Amino acid sequence: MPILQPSSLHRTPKALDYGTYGLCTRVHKNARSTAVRARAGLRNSPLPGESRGAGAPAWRVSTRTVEPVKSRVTAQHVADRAGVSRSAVSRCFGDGQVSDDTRKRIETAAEELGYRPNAIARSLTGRSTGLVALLVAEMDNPHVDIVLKKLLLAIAEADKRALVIPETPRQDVTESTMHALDYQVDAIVVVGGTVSDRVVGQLRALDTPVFQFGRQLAGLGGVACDSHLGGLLGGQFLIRSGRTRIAYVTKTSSTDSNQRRRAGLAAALGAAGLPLLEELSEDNSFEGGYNAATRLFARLERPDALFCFNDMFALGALQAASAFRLRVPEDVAILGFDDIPMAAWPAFALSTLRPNLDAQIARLMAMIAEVCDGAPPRRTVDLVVPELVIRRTAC
Amino acid sequence: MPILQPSSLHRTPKALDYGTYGLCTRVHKNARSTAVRARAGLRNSPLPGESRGAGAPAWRVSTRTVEPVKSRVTAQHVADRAGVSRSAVSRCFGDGQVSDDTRKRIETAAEELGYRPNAIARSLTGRSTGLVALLVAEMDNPHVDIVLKKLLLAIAEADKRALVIPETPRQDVTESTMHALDYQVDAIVVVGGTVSDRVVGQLRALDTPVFQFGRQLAGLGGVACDSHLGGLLGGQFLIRSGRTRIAYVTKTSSTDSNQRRRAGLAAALGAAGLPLLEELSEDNSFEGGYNAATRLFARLERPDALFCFNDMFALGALQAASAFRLRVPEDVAILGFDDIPMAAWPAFALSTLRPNLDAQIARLMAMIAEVCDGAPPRRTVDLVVPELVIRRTAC
DNA sequence: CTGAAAGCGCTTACAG
DNA sequence: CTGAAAGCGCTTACAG
Repeated sequence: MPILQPSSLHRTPKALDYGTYGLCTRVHKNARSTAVRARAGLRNSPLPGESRGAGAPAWRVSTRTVEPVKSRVTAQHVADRAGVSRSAVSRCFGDGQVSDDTRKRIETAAEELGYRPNAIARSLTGRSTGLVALLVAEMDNPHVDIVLKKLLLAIAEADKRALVIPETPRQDVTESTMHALDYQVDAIVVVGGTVSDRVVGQLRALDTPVFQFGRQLAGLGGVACDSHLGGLLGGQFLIRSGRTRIAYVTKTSSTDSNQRRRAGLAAALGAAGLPLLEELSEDNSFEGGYNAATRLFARLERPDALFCFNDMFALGALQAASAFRLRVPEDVAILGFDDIPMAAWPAFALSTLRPNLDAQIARLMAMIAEVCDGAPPRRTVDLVVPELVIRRTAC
Repeated sequence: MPILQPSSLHRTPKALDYGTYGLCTRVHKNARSTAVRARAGLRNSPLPGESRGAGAPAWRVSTRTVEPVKSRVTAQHVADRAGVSRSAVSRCFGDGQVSDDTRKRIETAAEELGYRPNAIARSLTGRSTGLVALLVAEMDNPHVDIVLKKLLLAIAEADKRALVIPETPRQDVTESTMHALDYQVDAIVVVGGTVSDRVVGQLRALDTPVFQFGRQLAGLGGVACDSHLGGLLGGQFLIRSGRTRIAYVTKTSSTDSNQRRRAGLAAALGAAGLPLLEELSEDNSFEGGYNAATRLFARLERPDALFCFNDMFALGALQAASAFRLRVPEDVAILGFDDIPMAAWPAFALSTLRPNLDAQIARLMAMIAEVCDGAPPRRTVDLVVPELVIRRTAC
């Protein structure tokens, strides 16, 4: 056995740990209270890692100075040093009542020892874990990237921790969810629209609150952009700008949001007595948008406006227009959805619908806060109104 | 008190829980062993949520059928139902020795009850938590997005869970790290180059293994793209293609990788006896690249090649070239770094250096697996050779 | 306000 | 192989 180093300590077998470092081994449960320890002469015990109690420090086997161990400082260490009970330390770091004097001594001791309550142990007692699971399904969608990023930030700001569980080729979302539940998360957020209804149904049966982000499944609480309204607003805008042959570039995997956007557009067109042209993007990406737009532009009666399911499609369509030497927006207007950062780049200046993510996330965090406070989880979806962002490609 | 529902159960106060549902209240610790329970007539106890033991089911206060409670099934429930001890159940789900017969009965009982070991409780005993903390500093960098996404996938594939801790405006990385440590994570990965050396120094003092991704700080284990080699390869390539006035578009926040890329380029240019032009991007984005390139193109002696710190800069530079009506690559070659997905888009066809992320992540995951197996954490950085991807903008 | 005790759900020597 | 017991680090009624 080489000389023990702080960094190797925490993986040393338990018994050796105690033996080598001479930490007090408990005789029996709860025998480690202040009174008992005081009787044994352990009051105001030294820093963990230093010798404690009577007898030669067994661990000082070499002349090398062993630095104080940084972690594994428990509430008991702090209690010993402050001359109080473990309960007092717990109350001090929790929301219990502690006298000013006690608090001060505990805080000093904790500071000196570098104590931080073990979140894992803390949550075992039935309190919340402070963990929010993010189930992310569409990892290839840049808009989901942004949503994920913003959610991570919001969760950190809310002083919670995000457990991110992606849908992998090997594991579907159901299995992933079960993994999340193993950690007793306070809430689960399903991000991305591709999770199947069957899976969401299973989720709903759990006793952990589940929320959906970006979809509108009945009976499950969450937030979403009002996709129908977005489709309607976009359609009306294109109609007002004089377009008459409006095509919708739709997605292969027919998600909730896609259907709603299309329905909103169809409503606007129907009201104006205009037909709804349509083209399917076989691939959920820039490439797919490019190909779909290419097919549209090759039609005998070319559309004069493309309303794309999302910005990536729209950027692909923009590229296709350029390949056809079509002027945008003169020959063809192109409208996206999502307002990804790229949409604002001067190279594209894409007109689009902005889902107002910050508002959505604020609502979601409020819902999470509610269930953390003990309220039953919401069963309704808050819809957030999207905003029409007019840039160059449609105006 | 309204009728109890499964979904409200887990937030009901503990005592009420037991009382209302008639679950066995422990008389004293460890008195709940099979033998004791058998004596009390509790062997092969029913599903949790159903009545257990003798006496009228106290919870059946309404005619409404209460469905079996889905969670809060503990090892004890399974043990009772299978007629074995809690230890046996633990061994069955851990890596202990169990006879075939016992295993079968436990698995059946677990299946029927929907039991899953509580990861939180499990990790308290000193085993690993299965949690890997990802400290993400540069949340605005699309390349970091991709790294994060790939890391999430890799961690899930390795059957671990990712605790993502972003650097927020409110919390710096040190504080975030402390939060991560509260959860006893198995390892911490610092993603992104902007974490200050001071902070990384503090991290190193912890007893939780820390790895760096994408930077090369001495003494701290991790993986990174060989930025110096990348700079050298890119420089040599531009020189071979006949460029003589080569400019480096550099970053304001002077990270490790930036300095190394620049040094590699400088080495290549020095060997060829060529000068190193330089321009600073004030903003770490497309916009910044655009502006820096604009200043370069406005110089009296315009550079004939731009080597950009990253692809975003290069895309901005591309846009600037178009604004100056410069032909790419005839008038000016543009070379990026990172090979973000957009670089491959036909609209850009950006030549760039690909960091070989998959190789980096595979190495990192191997390092993490090592420390999970009890090995001391590596203190060296594995460098992965970047690959020159030649598309249209430099060839 | 404070401490002793019991408990959270698990694992792991220990002794058969 | 198996069970009884002790323990992980915390919290929370309970009784002063």
